[in-house]
Amino acid sequence: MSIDEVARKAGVSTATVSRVMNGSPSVKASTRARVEAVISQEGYSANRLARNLRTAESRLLLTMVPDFSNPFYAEIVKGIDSVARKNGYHLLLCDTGASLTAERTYFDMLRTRLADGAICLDPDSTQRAMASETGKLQWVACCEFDPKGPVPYVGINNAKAAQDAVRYLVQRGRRNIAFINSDERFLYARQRKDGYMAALAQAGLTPFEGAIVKTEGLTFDDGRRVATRLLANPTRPDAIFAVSDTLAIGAMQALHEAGLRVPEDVAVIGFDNVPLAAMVQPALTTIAQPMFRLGENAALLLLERMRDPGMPPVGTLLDHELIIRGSA
Amino acid sequence: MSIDEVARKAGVSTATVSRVMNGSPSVKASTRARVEAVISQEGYSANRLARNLRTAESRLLLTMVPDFSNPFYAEIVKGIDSVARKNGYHLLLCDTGASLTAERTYFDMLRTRLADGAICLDPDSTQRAMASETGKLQWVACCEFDPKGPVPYVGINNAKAAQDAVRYLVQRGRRNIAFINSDERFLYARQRKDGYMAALAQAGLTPFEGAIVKTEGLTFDDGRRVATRLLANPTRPDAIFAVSDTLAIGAMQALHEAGLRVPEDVAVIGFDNVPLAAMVQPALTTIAQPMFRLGENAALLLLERMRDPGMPPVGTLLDHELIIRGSA
DNA sequence: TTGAAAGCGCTAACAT
DNA sequence: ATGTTAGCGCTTTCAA
Repeated sequence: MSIDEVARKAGVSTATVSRVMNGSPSVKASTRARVEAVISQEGYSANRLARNLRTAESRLLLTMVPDFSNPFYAEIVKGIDSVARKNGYHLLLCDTGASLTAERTYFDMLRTRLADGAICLDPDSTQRAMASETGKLQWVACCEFDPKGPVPYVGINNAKAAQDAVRYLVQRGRRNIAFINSDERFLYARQRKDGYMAALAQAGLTPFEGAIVKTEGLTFDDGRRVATRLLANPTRPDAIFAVSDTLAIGAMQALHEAGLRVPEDVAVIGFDNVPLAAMVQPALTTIAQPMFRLGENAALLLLERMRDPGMPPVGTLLDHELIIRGSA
Repeated sequence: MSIDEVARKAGVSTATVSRVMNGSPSVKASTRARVEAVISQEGYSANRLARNLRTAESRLLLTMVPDFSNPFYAEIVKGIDSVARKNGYHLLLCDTGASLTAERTYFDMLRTRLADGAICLDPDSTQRAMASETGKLQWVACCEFDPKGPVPYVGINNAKAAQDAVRYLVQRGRRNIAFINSDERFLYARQRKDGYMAALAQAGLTPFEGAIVKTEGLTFDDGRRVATRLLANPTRPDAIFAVSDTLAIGAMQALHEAGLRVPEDVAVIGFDNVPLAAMVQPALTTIAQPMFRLGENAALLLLERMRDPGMPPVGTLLDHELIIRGSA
């Protein structure tokens, strides 16, 4: 059933039906009623494929995340979805696995006009590659970004957050503070490392031999594996700061297996404050990121850009918070 | 830049450009080369809004989940996404919050042809309401379904799975087995309750007074709260079976707070086998659902239906598995 | 307040 | 092997 058929049945032109559908004020009440009657009786709803072509917009927002089974990203996506919906948009969700080729493919949705705009949560390193190719397509970065690039962003101050975490550890008397980092393709990994170093330096400390370890992924097993390795070190850490909660909890598991107590023997701090952090024993001390608001702000920022593409690109940093629980 | 412009620059007709873009074999190699040169040089990519209208398909799959920050659903969505992508489709992801009105709104995307098909993970009760309104639109159900309805589905045998869990508890000598259920709008909740009852009956047992409790949600706090209430009972349970891992872990927390040991005093079994289950202390014994494969199968089923709408609706049940860890 | 008609950018049937 | 052309179903000028 098409608009023409509705028009015919209501005895009006397609233009009038269109006006009714789009709430144009210039339709006589009686005409509107007649058209609406036909619409509801026939169960008509406009073909969006046609409308999209005509209006040159899809009202779809592309959202690219490295891994949407990571609860951290899931919560951000919820924030994005929330403002998208309120503004009549829907999400085209893409799991890129942080791969540049995947990202390039997905970006084509912007280029081909299937999406009106995009939000990218992929590593800043892959973003940089995209930024040069995107022309005047509208997109914003979330969590990962290039501070000096032309793409608007919202994130947090990772360096300061990490510094807060490590400073807290120092204040509690810890001296041998290990650092579990992940993939340094991510800006957050590099920045948090900076924060870790800065906090130590500020306390007149240097990382002990082998204090800094890296994982490929962000899983529990990654954390456990790397912490086990850490414990084989001549110097035993009296604290561990990990760049993600899951990693930290994996480390706690390794500690447990080694017969070490948390926090008595080794204090542990994570990052993100995903729900998981409150569920373990002892509950995890961590840096909370405002995940939902990060998503909301990114979506708001994108919508603004789409409305006014001329706007100079802005970068916003949201506040983090140290959540003190049992592990440190 | 449009197809006409490319055609003009390459000195061919739009039809030929279209043929090149779509890999038609009937284009002379030299012509193709010329067209491709212009395409890559101009960075042209076809407007999908126009193509969608013309071909009457969007190659978008609507995916409706009650809550995509629930890792259980997230993993299923990954399965869906995996087969969708392999077949040239992308996901329109909608978080319905299990609400019927939200679902209705999202379903409009099918009706208006923005999506070519849909996969629904919402409660069977809301699905039933939809089934009557959908006409010949293509959609399939995943996890939640109406066994006798006209909608194809893939899921697991929840009753049998629950029965397996409870039978195991009985075999280990537990007699006062409590059951933490969630929202009974969900088929899985009702079916797992049936399985729980069946296992008890089979062992000649009846639930003790107050053995069956319900939660509204599926969170850690819900589980903790309800387990605390459970422990205030005259009869203390010696085992708890919860319909979700998060609920079970919340219950373990309540047990811990009450000074009870898991599994010595109270054994605990969860459901789903989300990553979380392996991260807690003691690790959670649980029923594993093949989440990723559930998603894959649902997507495959949908694609099949879209190809051949005449096919009689089929229902597939995938295998579950009892994963024995430390908690029971 | 309404209608006629152009046209969004593509694909595909048909003609050559 | 290639071109011509109709038309997908809408929205939106323009005219009445």
